[in-house]
Amino acid sequence: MQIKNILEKAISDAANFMIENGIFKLNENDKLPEILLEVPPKKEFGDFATNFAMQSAKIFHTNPKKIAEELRNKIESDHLAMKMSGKTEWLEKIEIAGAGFLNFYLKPTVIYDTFEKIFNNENYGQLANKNNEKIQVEYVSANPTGLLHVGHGRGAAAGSAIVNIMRAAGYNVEAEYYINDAGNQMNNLAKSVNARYLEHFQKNVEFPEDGYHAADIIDTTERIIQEHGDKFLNLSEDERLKILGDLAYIDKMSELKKDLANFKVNFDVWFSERTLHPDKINSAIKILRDNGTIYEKDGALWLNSTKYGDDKDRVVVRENGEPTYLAADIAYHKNKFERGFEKIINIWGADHHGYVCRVKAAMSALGFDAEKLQILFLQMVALYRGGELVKMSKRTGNSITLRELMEEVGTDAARYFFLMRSMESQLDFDLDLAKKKSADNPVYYVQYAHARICSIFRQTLEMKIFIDEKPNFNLLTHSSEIDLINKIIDYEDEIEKAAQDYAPQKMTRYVYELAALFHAFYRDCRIIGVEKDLASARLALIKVTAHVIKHALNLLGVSAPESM
RNA sequence: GCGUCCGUAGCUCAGUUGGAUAGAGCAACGGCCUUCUAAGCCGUGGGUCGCGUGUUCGAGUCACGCCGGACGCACCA
Repeated sequence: MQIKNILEKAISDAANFMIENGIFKLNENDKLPEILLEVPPKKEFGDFATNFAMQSAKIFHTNPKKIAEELRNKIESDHLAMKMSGKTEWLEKIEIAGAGFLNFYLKPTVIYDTFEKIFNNENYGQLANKNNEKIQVEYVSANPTGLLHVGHGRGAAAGSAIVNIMRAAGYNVEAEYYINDAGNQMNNLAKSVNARYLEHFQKNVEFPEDGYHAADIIDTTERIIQEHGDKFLNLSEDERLKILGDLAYIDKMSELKKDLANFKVNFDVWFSERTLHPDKINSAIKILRDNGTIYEKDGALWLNSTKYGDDKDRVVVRENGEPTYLAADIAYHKNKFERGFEKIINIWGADHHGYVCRVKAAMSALGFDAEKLQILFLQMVALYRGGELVKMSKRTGNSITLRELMEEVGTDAARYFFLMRSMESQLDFDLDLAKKKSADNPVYYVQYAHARICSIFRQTLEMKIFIDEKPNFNLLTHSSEIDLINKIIDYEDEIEKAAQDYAPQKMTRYVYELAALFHAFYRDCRIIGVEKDLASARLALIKVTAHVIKHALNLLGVSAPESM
């Protein structure tokens, strides 16, 4: 933010002055600490604060309060000189507090100037492009063998929100879905559908041991029968398995894409595991065999991952010649690196954490910088209904699917709830609460703020109260107005932080706090019935507020209704 | 047994590279609608930040050790 830049420069100028004039001594190897400006926890501590004096106490060998005093004097005299030379002043005062905090109190005009720029920026919340480095985020990547369940839902919400937030922060992000369409689970899908198919026509069949029991397999089978009837009955078992497997795969993928689209989740690339078999897998294995990372033992091929800190070596190709999942994953990640991403982010369920070491080991062994691969973990979701834990299991078919969740609580509430907590916390999802269309439900609280603003605009439009071309923001002096303005000024920093930490819950929190400040403003400051210039300035303020609420909700994939 | 994550108010959770008197929501209690949506606002009570030791000007935050919970530890994915 612009204000921060002014402050940072003032502080670093002052610090450098101290060093150049020998007031503080800096040893050869010492470096000035980063100047960190934060909005203090309490209003009494000013508009911005820095702990710079405390941080630099060590290298200056001086106590923090003394440093703080010197800095304050220098910054104030610099500011005075600036003022005398006719430049606009920005500093009200600096106070030293606590163990050596510098608390800055700014001239209100600085805030108004900044806010005016925001008001005139239709794209506020979209930061400038960082550079052209491509970043990939891969998430969900559920097997196309059943419906998405709530755990996938959390991953889908988190991944899509992270992608949205990173794009808003100016990163060049590509969202990818890895389709596990090879291997055992696809055979099991074929066998399961085959069994249901024969069952449908009253053939006596035993349901496969590793089959998928869930009801959606029957749905898939019924759709296939509706289109193709009984014409596969007379095929040989192998032929029937093949064709039913293919048809089921197509059906499952289309169901999956439908659910994700309904959940406001979109991918740029759908990457099929099949494209890795067998050539890309074989060539990756060959490289690793040639450089000694893969060796043969007991008729199988093993990755020497213990060399990279793993508990044990891992099988890459089974005794029977079939590659393991890891083999495909090595080829897949090799492919990712070859596509030139500067950063590769995977979002995995926490139950896969044991997998990181071996994949990174393989990437290092292939000569890639494994640091570029970053794996984010998503802890488990526990559903509660009526205070009771709802167990979920894809195998038995007793799971709650994402589809059911969307139907039960709505997309907005589902996404918002998934994004309220940090990813590494286990999530207790209270279905009853999410379903409530009441104030207990935080998603409505935020949406209501937006709807309220829209309602005001509907009425002011009718009453011909408009926003002036150049509203006089100096009129916004009420503390509720100042608080709201400050929060809005903070927005792009919040996006930056949320993007850097891959932390959508920061955005959720921000938009909630923004809504709370708007509701307080609504209580204190009327628009209809006040003097014209003030009404105009306030309308401008809530226009920007609505823009930011909508923008932030958008990043979360939650709608911003105009009336509720 | 080993590994990853978590442990903060009665409940669900925030807590910004270590910083000021640890914060929200829900639940409880008490107020506020003839004025832009009360799906809102204001107030009150509520804490051994799991326990212990260490690192330092300063620890909810970092390190180590315990205790408790979730998840993982396949030639499954």
